[in-house]
Amino acid sequence: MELYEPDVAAVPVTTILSALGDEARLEIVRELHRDGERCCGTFDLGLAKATRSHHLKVLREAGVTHTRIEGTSRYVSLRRDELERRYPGLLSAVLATAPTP
Amino acid sequence: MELYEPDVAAVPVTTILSALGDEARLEIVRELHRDGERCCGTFDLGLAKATRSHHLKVLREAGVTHTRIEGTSRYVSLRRDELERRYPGLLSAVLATAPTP
DNA sequence: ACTCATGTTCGACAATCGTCGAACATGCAC
DNA sequence: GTGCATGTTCGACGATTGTCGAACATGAGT
Repeated sequence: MELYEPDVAAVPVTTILSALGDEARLEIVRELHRDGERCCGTFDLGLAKATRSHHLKVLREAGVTHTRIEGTSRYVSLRRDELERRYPGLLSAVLATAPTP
Repeated sequence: MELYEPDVAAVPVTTILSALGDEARLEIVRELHRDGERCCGTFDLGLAKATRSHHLKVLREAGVTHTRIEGTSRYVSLRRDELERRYPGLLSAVLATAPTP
């Protein structure tokens, strides 16, 4: 079985920005940036399974993440290169860590 | 009279991304990027005045734009330097022009 | 086969968002 | 003053979104 993952260049930039503009989803992206590939279940966001699944779907359909299926688990990772090629600097800007009081 | 404009560093990045993640608002940002300062009424987005006013407020309160009052008109501009200092490369990445279907 | 673990999908719900017309505020010009 | 132009604010409305529990699907292990 295959999961739908759009071509990054075909996704409106507003869709990507909206996907990143949610606290839960951005936290997922931060952890993916820090850890690389992660199994779905390892995201502890204080949300129900259904909600987490929804957020991962939004990120995937925005072209932000790639999902690899292995058994009953799904491994998620950032589509760094493709994002960087289409929107150079976007990811690093969004992930810019700084004194956020 | 003064308009509330937050410190960019105090605005959650998700707020900025959500503000940019709307087609009408991003179009405003694009035109500001191209033209520099613009008078509110010069944005022809095919929307009602009230809606345009709402979008400009969202952008302003997200720290994206600055508004200067002159008579009954308001002149809007991008807060480029402050955004660049807090999120280097964000604006140019978002405005990356390319085949956006 | 049965069970367990991992996720997704299906309603449903409340909250937020984008949109509008109408009313209001403010400053300029006559 | 009276008008006029520029914008904002105030409900209101429908659409979208984030959230959840329950049901479902799938694969691994016993």
